[in-house]
Amino acid sequence: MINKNSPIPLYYQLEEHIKELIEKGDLTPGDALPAEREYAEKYQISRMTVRQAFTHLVNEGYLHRLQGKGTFIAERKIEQPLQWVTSFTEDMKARGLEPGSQLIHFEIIPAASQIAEQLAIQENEPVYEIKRIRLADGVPMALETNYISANLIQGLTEQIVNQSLYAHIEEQLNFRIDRASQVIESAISSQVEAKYLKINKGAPVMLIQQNTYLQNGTPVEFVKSAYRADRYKFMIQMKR
Amino acid sequence: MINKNSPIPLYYQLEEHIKELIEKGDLTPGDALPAEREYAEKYQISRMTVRQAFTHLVNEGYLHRLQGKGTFIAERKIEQPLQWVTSFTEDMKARGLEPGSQLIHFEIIPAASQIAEQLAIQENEPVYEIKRIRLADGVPMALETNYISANLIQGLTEQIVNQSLYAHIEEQLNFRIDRASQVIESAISSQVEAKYLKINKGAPVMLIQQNTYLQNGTPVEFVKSAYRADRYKFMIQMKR
DNA sequence: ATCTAAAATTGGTATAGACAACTATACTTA
DNA sequence: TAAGTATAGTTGTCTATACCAATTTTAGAT
Repeated sequence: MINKNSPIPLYYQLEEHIKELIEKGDLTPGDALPAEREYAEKYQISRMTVRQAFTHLVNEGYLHRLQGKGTFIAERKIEQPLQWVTSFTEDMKARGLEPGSQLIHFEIIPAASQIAEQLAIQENEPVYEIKRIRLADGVPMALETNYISANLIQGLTEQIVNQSLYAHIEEQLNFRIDRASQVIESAISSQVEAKYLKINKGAPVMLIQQNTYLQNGTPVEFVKSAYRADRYKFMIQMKR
Repeated sequence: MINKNSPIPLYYQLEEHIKELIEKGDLTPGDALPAEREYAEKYQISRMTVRQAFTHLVNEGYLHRLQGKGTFIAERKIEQPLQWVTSFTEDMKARGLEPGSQLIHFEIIPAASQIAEQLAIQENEPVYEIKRIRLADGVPMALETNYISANLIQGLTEQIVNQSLYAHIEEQLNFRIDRASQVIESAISSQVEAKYLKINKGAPVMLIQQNTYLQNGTPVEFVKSAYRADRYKFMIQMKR
């Protein structure tokens, strides 16, 4: 399992070995790993070397340690989902709700100044404007408007939007979405929002603006959403 | 700079020291740090201990290493990791506003069921209830109520709270705050909130609940805040 | 002045051992 | 029975040392 004559560092060999055990299912979340000293003894390597491997796996989220108790396989479920929740669909699924969508309109318009700025394009360049009611278990949850540069993402259709916009951008166009930023604020619903969300005008809503970027920093999408405050809470986990 | 008699781990002291140098601007992106062996010599600690500090800062994105060349301050790209914005004070400073605080009350009360649940203690166990108006450039920004187990964090005083609660917990009590989760929702201000925030009853507010945990998973603090929607936006960056 | 080889410097890997902090369990004692 | 105590096992911190690998600097030869 561990080859001392290999040029591959021992700590790395051990890392790969443990990852394999996890992926094969020999170790499942919650299981305790053998103690550091046990590994050191078993493979005749130093405990510090074992620790180096463990530490790296902890940083990558595979393991977590409890002083005095042991080292355990991490629950991937709780830590992961909140990291990348830029898609309404995934967000709802993670909450155990059935996501739905109702297209209000889909057209190409000249970019207004605010939109152009967010997408880093010139004013009046063509952009897709896609407005949808987002449903959770069939009930209106949010009113969402996407803006996407028509020059950057070409050939978008209603059908693609109804399936998976992100998958199309990443797989068909071979772009890689890398990061997103969100600005969240609280407000009172407008007439339009109230109508689509089936709430009273003046009821509280949560406004979320999202910018999505490719790996090279190019803005790929700008989204404005209004969520029903009575049905939606935004959740985020931070770790240092 | 490095205190060998302190209960705070040496590597952690060094980490904080280096972070400070970066934040003060003594070290700027691209600068080379003194070599590991130099730090070890200077502070009379082992090189491995210096490496432990460096490694952690590399993982957090503060530094990057190049074998044979040195260790450098990382470029603060847009892709800086999820920021650790659990403190009102730091949040406001990052926004270029002057944070202030006005203590409304500070007392030890028996934990109500909701509070007990969040702090993972028994109902009616003693908890500190600390209610403050948070100011930004002198104007009310939020009404914040902290709940902290009095059995876990002992000897809290008004003075400590007015200075830095987190610093006290970490440095004096040698606890390590490790992660936090926040739940954000939109609502209409209550009578009490309106009064303290100097807004009209019924004006929109953003409610933020925060749980803070130690490294071993123990809940250390539960905070309920009501932010003025007309003055506060919540911002978050995500990267994958 | 230029090239080359050696030395110095830097981070990377690895060892062996010590003690501290924490947890769980078995045992003792009041 | 309940509470305290001893003990063994775990991860956490830290030291001192050694050698390897990549890079830069220096000294020397041409």
